Amino acid sequence: MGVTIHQVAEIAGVSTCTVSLALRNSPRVKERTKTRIVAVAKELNYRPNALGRALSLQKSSTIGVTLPDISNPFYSRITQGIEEVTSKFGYHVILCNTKYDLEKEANSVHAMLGRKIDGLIISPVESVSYDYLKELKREGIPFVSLRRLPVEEVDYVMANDEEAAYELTKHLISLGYKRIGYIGNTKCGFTDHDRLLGYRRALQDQGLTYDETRVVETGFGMKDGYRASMNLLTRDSKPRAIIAFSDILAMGILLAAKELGIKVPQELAVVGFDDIEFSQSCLVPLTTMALPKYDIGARAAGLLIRKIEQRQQTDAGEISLEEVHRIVLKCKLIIRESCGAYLKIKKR
Amino acid sequence: MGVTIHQVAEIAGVSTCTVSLALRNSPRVKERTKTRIVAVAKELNYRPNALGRALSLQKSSTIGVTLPDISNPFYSRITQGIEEVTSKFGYHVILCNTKYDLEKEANSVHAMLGRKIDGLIISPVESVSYDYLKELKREGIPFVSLRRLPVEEVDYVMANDEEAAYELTKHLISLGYKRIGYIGNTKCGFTDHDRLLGYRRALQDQGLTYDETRVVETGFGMKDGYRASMNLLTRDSKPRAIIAFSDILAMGILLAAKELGIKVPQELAVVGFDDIEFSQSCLVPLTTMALPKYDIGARAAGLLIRKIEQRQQTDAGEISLEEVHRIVLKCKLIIRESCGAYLKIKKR
DNA sequence: CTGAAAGCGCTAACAC
DNA sequence: GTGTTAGCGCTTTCAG
Repeated sequence: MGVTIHQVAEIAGVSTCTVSLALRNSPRVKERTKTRIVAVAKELNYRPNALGRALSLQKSSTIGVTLPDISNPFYSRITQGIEEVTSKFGYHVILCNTKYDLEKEANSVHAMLGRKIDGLIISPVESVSYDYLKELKREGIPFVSLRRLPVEEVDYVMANDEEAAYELTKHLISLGYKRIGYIGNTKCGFTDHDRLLGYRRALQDQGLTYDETRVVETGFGMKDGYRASMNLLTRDSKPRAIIAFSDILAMGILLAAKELGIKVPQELAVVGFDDIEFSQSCLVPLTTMALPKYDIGARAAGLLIRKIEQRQQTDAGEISLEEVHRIVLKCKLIIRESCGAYLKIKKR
Repeated sequence: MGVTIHQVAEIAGVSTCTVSLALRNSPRVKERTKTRIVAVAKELNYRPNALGRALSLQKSSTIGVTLPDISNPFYSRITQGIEEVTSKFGYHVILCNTKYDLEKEANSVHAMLGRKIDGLIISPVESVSYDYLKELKREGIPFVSLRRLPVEEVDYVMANDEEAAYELTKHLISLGYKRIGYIGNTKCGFTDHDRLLGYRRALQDQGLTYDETRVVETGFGMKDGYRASMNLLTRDSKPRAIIAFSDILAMGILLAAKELGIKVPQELAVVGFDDIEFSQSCLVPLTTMALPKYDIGARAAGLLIRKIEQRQQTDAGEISLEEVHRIVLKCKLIIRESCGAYLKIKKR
């Protein structure tokens, strides 16, 4: 159907080999024939078949990216970081949504492997085994996780979740809140776990007791935040402040509070993580721990590409003593209205 | 590196051909050898190389999707619709972000063609020529646009923008507003154009004069909405209501109004298009014209796949008299707080 | 019911 | 400088 290298070769009166070289601007072919070939190729509207190329080269110049949900602005921002650097290095990206579903995740990974991706960036859903990741390791496919994992020797790029949660909690405590709840997202494995740890450590460091009845684990959507906070806010001893695992969950809390006639931040402080764009323009602009989303993506992509290309060097068969790369990035507290900090300042 | 069909064949003691057939469960191969082959394949963890397959079959089972910005929840919802149906029919999706940039768009399309996508779904950015779309037509690549275009015989799936804008405007007029502004997005070609037409027609039908100084064209981001409305709202005769091309622009308006101390909806009504998830939880929950985002994606994908597969039938060389498909879907008005409808009701 | 051989489009040794 | 040849992994006639 399409025009192939053969037709270009024939019309230009050379061999396919020469065309191939000429179009990649090899010094091995004379300038004059090169320009002729380029002209013919353009004339015919020739577009090299990436499939054939990949098959021959044993390299697709494609990396796979597997995320829970690209429609979540948090992940789409990460994706931007990834695309920025992959495209700079001449790689393409195949995206997969797992919808926080373990089976879908495994399927996606397998599908991508079948398409001969050169490497993979993955934000794995909580799982007991992480089997397919072990499989990746065994098969020597370079990959980078966006989460810390209970699997040995996995490279990852992530935020310092424990520390960030610690600071966020401390911020609330410093504003005078004592009954502080936490709404987490079970699907997010260690990320949630680490934040919970930071939250707990901050409470204890500041002489407050950790009360596990004030912790509720839920899903990832706004509705989940709504439901979980409804649970928390309709009790006798309801929290005076709530930390949400994400801004999206926090927005769900805002919705619930509104419905219950609870004023934020006057009667309830709400804070989240992520700092997605909409956090500035939601019902009550959110105080949030901003994650370096773009950088997470960019660094992960950079690391992955480095791994891919160094593997191609070491192709001799010797397995290089692989070092494990762990990149942990800092977060930044963004103070807006929902935590009540501005209220306190006014009062004084 | 990976395990190939040859190794499976060798170990199972058959030819590659038989393996190929067996794994696709052809009746041409005996049950017993079939099970043996399947066992070996599983044992070796064999995964067919999609590249080889595509090359041989002249069909990649991949469709390209080119959108301005996947981090925009509007487009990510469309993407969900697309993925739902493509995966049902065994197609994969390659996504490209054009960032509303014409050159990037053209490049993406070419890159995808090089990867031998079987078809393309595209939401084209405003352009004078739409050259590469004509190219697609010429080369016979099936594609579906998500916008009406000034190019002949292009299949598309879209919302009834003119009608929807008409209704939305009428809604505002029915609430008693007279000075109604419009903030548009130039990048969106006919979509913006059609909505402007509907807006205008509604004004005139209701006996109001169309005042072009109340129309300002801008970009697609929240900041653009902010800036454009700042312009509109700091004039002597500022509008009493504003229609934004999208909810994201509308959120920018809310931000500007807040900064200016203008109360929404008491002093300014704001409405948008799209109904993204965050529209319910933004500063003032938005009244908006909900687009059937998911359906747009799903229908586009369905149409495209039909085109792809019927083209494969007609492969004999005869060009079937192609009919042009134009699918126009209805929108739905979602009334929340930002238009002030509830205020009016309370007053009565 | 199974195998041999050719070919999809491209690249890379190795000749000339 | 350029061409020949083989091969990447898979499918598919066409024979057996």
